[in-house]
Amino acid sequence: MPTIYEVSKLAGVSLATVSRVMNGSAKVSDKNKKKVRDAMDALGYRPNSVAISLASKRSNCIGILVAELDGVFFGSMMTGIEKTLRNHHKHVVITAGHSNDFDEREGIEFLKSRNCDALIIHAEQLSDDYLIELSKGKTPIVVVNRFIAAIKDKCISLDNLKGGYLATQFILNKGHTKLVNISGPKSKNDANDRLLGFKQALREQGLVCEEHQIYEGNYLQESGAAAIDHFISAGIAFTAVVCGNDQMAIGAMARLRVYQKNPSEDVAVIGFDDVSFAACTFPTLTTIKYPIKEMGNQAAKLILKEVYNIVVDDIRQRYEPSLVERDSV
Amino acid sequence: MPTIYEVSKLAGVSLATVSRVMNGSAKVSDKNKKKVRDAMDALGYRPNSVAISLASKRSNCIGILVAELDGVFFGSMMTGIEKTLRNHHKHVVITAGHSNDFDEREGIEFLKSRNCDALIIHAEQLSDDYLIELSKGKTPIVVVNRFIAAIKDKCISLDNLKGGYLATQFILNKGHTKLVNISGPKSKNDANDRLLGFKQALREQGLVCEEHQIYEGNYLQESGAAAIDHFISAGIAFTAVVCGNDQMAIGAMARLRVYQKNPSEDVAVIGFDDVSFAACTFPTLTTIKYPIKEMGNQAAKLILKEVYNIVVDDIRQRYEPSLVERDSV
DNA sequence: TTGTAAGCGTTATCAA
DNA sequence: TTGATAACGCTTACAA
Repeated sequence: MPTIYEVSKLAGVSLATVSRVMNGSAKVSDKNKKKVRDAMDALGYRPNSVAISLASKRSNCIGILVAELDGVFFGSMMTGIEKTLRNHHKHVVITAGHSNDFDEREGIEFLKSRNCDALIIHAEQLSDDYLIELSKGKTPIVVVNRFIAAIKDKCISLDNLKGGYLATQFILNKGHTKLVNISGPKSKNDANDRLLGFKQALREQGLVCEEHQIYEGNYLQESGAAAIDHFISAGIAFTAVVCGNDQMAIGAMARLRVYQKNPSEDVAVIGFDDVSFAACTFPTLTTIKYPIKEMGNQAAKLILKEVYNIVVDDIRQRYEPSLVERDSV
Repeated sequence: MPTIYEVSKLAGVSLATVSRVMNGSAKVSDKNKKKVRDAMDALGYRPNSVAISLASKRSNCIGILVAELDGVFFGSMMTGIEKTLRNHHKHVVITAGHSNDFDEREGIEFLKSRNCDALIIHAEQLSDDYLIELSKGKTPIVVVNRFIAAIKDKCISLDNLKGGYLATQFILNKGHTKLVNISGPKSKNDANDRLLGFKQALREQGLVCEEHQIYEGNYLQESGAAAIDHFISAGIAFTAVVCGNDQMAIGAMARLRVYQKNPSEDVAVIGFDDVSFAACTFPTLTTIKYPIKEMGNQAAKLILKEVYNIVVDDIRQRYEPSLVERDSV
């Protein structure tokens, strides 16, 4: 790998001049510019971005922390972010937090030590306080899927509680009274908020929410199925199931059939997120839209603006969930 | 951010000694070791991995190139890789190639310039020749989902042709004779191989494969649906549809219902990949198992062994597809 | 076992 | 507009 030094030698100019033509940071005579360019071509020169990063303290990299690398939800988010950033020649380095405190912290340390210019964080376990503290550090952050008042201008969030409320209200309006809830893990904020919305809707309808109506799943398909097993074996009667996310809803629908109950006809099912295949299930899934891709896009724009001073159009930081009506209710 | 220099000062030892305790590269007296550790704690020292990377020419980072960041298939692959690597304290930097030559090349350049110790590549457009050339460079590579004879010990692949063959044969054995095929994009090797398998199975059965039996999709759900629209509006009769992947199969099943055709009962549908939600569709999807997560795992092991000289158990480089029988056929 | 000092490939600050 | 030269934060001979 040729270095800037060899380029300068071949071009017959100084290191500084080569550096200048690389990043147009100052005027260089056309003559020299051409000499340098030619030398670069001749040598097949590629800048070493590690060295650039060390010297300039800028990496043009944005670190992303997600819970999992698979999962349609995070996939959408990463895509939204990467697309926007790439348009401005910024790159993305992704790390998985596996929904546990240790990996999330370690992931963030890694990203920081990698000299990332900024971080986009979708943390599951990190406390608000930790995030607030982190935001005071020298690496700018953007928090997705959580609203923290103290750093609200660094948050891109959705009102999960309202989403849970909307879903439940829709079910109630259809005349259902025996609802069960397959919730996400209690350790996750969004799951709790969605559940809170569920309870609130019931309360407003004069219904009480008993603990046995709630099953704590893990956001994966299997736990949607397990929840159905649980409710049925426990002899809990229900005509509608409100799910913490689409994946669990899909698992639940599949398992309902095993018990000869048809989703939609016998039991209404509603999901959350509106992931891409929600429109392709049978029956197609009624759900709450979580515009995560768009939110990823906004997170990226926020960074473009704050960190790189790039002019972007208005940034939206707070999103409202909305109902997507299909056939499963 | 404190540097190694400040640590050495506070601990009253040299830079070299601090460096030695950081990476246990040589003997350091217990006394000094403790002094250094204490100093690090007191300062909250964090090594700067960019500097480490520049000085040591090792980054402990493995670059991954995938087509898309979303998509269950790539998600599984990334997860398989990351899990294995992380166990050995290696990190992953991911970039998307968007299935086009330019982005794929640029992604690889980026990863190389980022000082990645090795690359795991799931390329769609890059030619075999390019990959062979790349493999001669100083950054080791592993190619997933493609078998290139010239660099076969760097490939982790699946016999896609055989998979297409198996799927088709299974359908034929059920007595179907009017098949259509929803293929992946012609520009992708795996799609072509699967289609070749389809044709071969037909041929062996004495059936001819006409061009109009084949629809070229893009591996997304929508194109599975579009394919059904196409076949039906073109008046092509069929009782079975062989799909290039699960997503298109799911899109196709959903669309079939629009035409009052029930998947499985009226029309058999078979997918490819066995992604996680294939077991949760209705009817559940019969498909070909593509053990991509496991293959990602093997790719990671290959790198652990070749690049870091870590002892791993046997590495499997060639995989055979297998049929997963469910309800859609 | 420890320390000195020369890199690693850039950027950035001064002078010229 | 150009060129020396000192950072950037760490590793690694080589010496002691």
